[in-house]
Amino acid sequence: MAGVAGSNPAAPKILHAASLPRGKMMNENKYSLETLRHSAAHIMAAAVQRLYKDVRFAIGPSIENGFYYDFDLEAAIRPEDFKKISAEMQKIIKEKLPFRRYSLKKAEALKFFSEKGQIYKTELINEIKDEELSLYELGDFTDLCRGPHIEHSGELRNFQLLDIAGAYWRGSEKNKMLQRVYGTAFFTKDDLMKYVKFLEEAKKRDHRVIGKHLFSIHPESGPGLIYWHPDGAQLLEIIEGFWKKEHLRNGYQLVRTPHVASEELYRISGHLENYSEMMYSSMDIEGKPYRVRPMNCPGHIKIYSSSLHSYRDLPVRLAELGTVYRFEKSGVLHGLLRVRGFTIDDAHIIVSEEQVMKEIESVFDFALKFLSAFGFKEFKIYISTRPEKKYVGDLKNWALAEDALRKAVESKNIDYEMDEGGGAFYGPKIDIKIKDALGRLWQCSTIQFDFNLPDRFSMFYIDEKGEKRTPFMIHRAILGSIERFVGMLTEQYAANFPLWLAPQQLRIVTINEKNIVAAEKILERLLDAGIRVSLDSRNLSLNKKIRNAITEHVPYVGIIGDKEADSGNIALRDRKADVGSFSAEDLIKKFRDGIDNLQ
RNA sequence: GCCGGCGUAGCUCAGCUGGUAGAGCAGCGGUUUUGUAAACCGCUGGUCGGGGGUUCGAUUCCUCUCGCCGGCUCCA
Repeated sequence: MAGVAGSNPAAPKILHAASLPRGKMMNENKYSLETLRHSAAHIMAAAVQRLYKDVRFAIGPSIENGFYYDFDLEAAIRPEDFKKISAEMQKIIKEKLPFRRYSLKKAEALKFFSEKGQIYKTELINEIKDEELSLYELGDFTDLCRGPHIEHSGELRNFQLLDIAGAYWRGSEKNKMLQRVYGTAFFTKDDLMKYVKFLEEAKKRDHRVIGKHLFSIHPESGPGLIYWHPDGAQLLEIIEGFWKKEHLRNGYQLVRTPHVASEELYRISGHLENYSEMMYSSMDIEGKPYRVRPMNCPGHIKIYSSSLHSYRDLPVRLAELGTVYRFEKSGVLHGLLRVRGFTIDDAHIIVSEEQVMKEIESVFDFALKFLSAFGFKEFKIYISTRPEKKYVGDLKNWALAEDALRKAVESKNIDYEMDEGGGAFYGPKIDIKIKDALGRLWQCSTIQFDFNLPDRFSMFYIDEKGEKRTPFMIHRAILGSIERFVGMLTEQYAANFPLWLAPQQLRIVTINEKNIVAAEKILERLLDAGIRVSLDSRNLSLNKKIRNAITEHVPYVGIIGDKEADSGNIALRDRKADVGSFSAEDLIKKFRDGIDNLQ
């Protein structure tokens, strides 16, 4: 449907919406929501078959929040066509067509679909091992399908088509691009409306719309490159200041490393070999090739290796808000969430084998505490283990590292999922996803072992016996990319940041000209106290100035009229209403408490 | 990169089947001096993303290109 937005930001993905009926939930009948949605996909396919000529059907599963079906057809389906397709679906629903199951021999099924020219179905059948397989018939639409389904089409009541998109057959960009139509279905009208509302709410919070005052992107300077405006830069300043303070308090040392380096460095690190498709091409500096950095690790390693380290020095924790540049295909760029230049809140921890377990636990702990300071309380954890084939490092180390990751997570009593074989070639990792105010999951933190770089850079420390030993290295980022994190925060709070994060905390407004002098005095006082405050003494109505402050997402407005000019107090209101009158001291204290509570 | 859609003032948007553009907000100038979310009047502002083409004439049609949006693939 044209009016209802296409749901989710491209990346990170919204994995599910909270408080919506999902998964295994049964209705009063015998069906799961998946069954309902999967049946809805069949009904949609049947409608498409009626409306379009020469449709080839690919697959049509139920997904997290609905269903889709992939079609291969000449004519392009456009959002305007949803009305037509929905109407045809309604007809099918009215017809109460039964879903009939047929069991066929593989050869028969092959014959059936190849006669219809359904090449995708025959491809699928050829890969099925069983000799018997099932087809489901719905009117004149018959599909290869394991089932189960609802009894008849009349049981689908509440559905909506949402989006149309291109999708590669079997998800590979080498294959043909098909047309995917997304929709959703629920048991009750109420649930459907709730979901549509959720999509609308998510759209309203889109950081690209609501965060226009924070940043911009300029085509003539290049897509995926962020310009931070005063409010945005102020927000970064606050986040980064908090980040630095907390890192220093937790045993990290801050470092800074160059944004470009000779190719030699990336040859040693293996980036040229393994990561070059993400790197910008080389630039010539006095005949030598240089590269803009895609990662910060080599720089941190150079710092580690420029002095000798005793086992007593470990762990060494080097941290940097390191801006990196990576080539991302134009089609994947998305506001602040997916960009070409971004800042990783990066750290590399060099530890001995004996320290690994404890260190992982404390990093994990630190990450959770850090994120919860920003108002995120719910997390989902993924542990990714060694890939089957492509990996470096010995099995003993992998086992040790994987064990450390698992124990760290288990010690926190948080649910986690294993992603077997999902680790990087250089080591296993923990990813932390956070759940936002709308129940969406976002990937930020990652804690990764690296069995590759210590070796490549011949890193070592001197052990108790005076012998050189290769340390373990852990990469970790808590916020991930600061750009992405700000994007998420903006959506989490709908740009109404809590006091400690608000780029502007207070707007003082005057009622008439006579109050300006008093207001300026108070302004100076509050500025001295470190409050992020500004004064609006323009010749506008009080209401207008309040409205401006609120629409600019300033959390508090301090009003100075004749009464306040006399008493020296400030009449304070938040985004909703009057919250009382305060002396400058009280107000400063209140604001400081607001800040300190969170830190 | 791929499929589809979109691109009109700083912002949000109108502009029917081709006859060189309009509104609200913002900005500027006045009037007004205001008590908790938009005072009033006036004015300025656009080579209709860019190039090429069709046409007597294109914001409107065709084409190329750039960018954006929704997905796919990929990822912090």
